[in-house]
Amino acid sequence: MTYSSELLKGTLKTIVLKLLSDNKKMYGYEITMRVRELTQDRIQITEGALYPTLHALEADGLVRTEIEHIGKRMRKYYSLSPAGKTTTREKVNELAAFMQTMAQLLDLQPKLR
Amino acid sequence: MTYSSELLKGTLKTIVLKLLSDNKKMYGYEITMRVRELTQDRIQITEGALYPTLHALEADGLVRTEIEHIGKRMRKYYSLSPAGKTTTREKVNELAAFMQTMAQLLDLQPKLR
DNA sequence: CCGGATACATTATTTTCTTATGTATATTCG
DNA sequence: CGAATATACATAAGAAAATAATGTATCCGG
Repeated sequence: MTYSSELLKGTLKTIVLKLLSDNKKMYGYEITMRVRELTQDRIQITEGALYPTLHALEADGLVRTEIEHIGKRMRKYYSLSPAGKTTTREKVNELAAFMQTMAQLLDLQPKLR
Repeated sequence: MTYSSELLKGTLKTIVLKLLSDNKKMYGYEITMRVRELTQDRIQITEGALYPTLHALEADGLVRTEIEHIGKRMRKYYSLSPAGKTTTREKVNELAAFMQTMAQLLDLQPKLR
């Protein structure tokens, strides 16, 4: 990562959920590429972090999967369950509030509006 | 913590350094109290996290210590070394940039100005 | 036909916390 | 005045969540 990567800890689930809420369905590789794109390569999600996270979200019932076959290669699409939609809103709000608090603590005069 | 605490991961060192840069010298207990105060109890640093962090900062040469005796009780004051001051600026800037990127990614229309 | 991209996945290790515990002194309040 | 709370340091076991490395396999462009 461009950022000393420990900052990303704890935010990955929220990022994934948010992307899914904006895109109906996405597959793992697509998510890593989209994040790089959206952050101008500043945040790069590694596969070792992403796949376990996706599996955990599925185990928690927050996402559903469907497998698609593109030629001989497979793609596992993830989409939000109803519970996942609720959780996404909560997580995004929580992260926004946290960032606001951090910005204030670090004297960064934030305005999330 | 009020926030699901995994969000705090990776930010503790930066918080401590920033406080020391604003206050010349502080001791551990004081830091925990100050953070609670500044964040209206929303961020609560535990001693189990703080003391190892302070020791690590010292081992890295970023802070200096001096012990003071208040009656029979001791206080270990921490203050930034020259290297610590540089690192503080870097870490705070990095965290600010990270938050900006996150806000953008999560569609929060930030303005850190 | 070969290297880079696409696409899934797991494992060992590391980092960074939490929770629990320990020790001790000082203060407040009924 | 004594008990609870606050002050003040510290460490240790365990958990969480990444990283880095590795593995397998297909697809595509030059």
